[in-house]
Amino acid sequence: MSEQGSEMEIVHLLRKVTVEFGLRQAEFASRHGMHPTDVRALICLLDAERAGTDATAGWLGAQLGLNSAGTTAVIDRLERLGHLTRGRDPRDRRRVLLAVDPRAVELGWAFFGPLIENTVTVLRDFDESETAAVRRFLSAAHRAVTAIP
Amino acid sequence: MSEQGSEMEIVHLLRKVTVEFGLRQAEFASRHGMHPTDVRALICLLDAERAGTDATAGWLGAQLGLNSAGTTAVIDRLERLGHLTRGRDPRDRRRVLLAVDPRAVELGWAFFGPLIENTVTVLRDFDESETAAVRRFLSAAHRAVTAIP
DNA sequence: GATATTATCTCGCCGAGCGAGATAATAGAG
DNA sequence: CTCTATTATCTCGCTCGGCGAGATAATATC
Repeated sequence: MSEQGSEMEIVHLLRKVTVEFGLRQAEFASRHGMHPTDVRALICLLDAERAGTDATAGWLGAQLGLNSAGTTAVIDRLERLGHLTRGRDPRDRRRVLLAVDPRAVELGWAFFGPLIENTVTVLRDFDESETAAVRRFLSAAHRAVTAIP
Repeated sequence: MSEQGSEMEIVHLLRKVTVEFGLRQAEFASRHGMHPTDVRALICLLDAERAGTDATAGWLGAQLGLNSAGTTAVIDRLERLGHLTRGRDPRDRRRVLLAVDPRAVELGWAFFGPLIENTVTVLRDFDESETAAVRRFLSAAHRAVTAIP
């Protein structure tokens, strides 16, 4: 508990960023008639797309920590808003493959783009070792937060 | 949209940390019979304590983006669990001052302590300019995320 | 072909959070 | 010093996200 040194300051800073980012997501959500969970769902789906992974309903539910009923509800909402399309997997026709609509992506960029731009801009002034330090720190934080105790 | 360079990689890394951290909070919450909002409330209250700010009901609601009804509900839940005590402000007796119970703090440390330790440990190997870089990056990210468009 | 397994969906319920309005304390105008 | 406006919090009724349980449909196993 003894707050010693600037290390804790950095941790607090990181935590503040995560909290504030969560609020931004919520703001984006309500501004577009969605709920925070829906936004997190879209983010997961875009990550899957980028990684080339198949995004099924069950997979999405697991990512979001929802049960099947809740997962269906999220997908229903996103489909109703046109941000998403369901499609049966031809290989395994029990599975539902999810595809994000390009317009949903644009919507996200309109909101988060400037925010990302600002963050990226700072990095341009960083030299090699500085960006490496940031990357190293974030990787460590990610590992620390992902580890399952 | 043109994902160029390692800058975007860092942004994605940061986002992953925030998302994963959110899931940890949710896990901590359900493990102690709380909801994510309740945990965020406790975090806000501890931040206020650390900063020496008076934590009133209204202030908390603003931090969490809740309206007054929801704020009252959060405080009720936390009070019922014994994580919190209400007290009237003697200076302005309309205001309700909130105080976090020390045992709630311990509870949080038992869960998040190791996680924080791991993160801090990495920083110990960083030299002056590297920690400065991390701090500068996170400050920028915080500003970017806090700016109200 | 009968059965077990897997992936998703439907139904009924609980409770978090909202809007509207009540209550209580303080601040200001005259 | 009283009457009114303002501020801080709380109460009530409601909506809807998410859960548990169970239904349905497609696939895998024997």
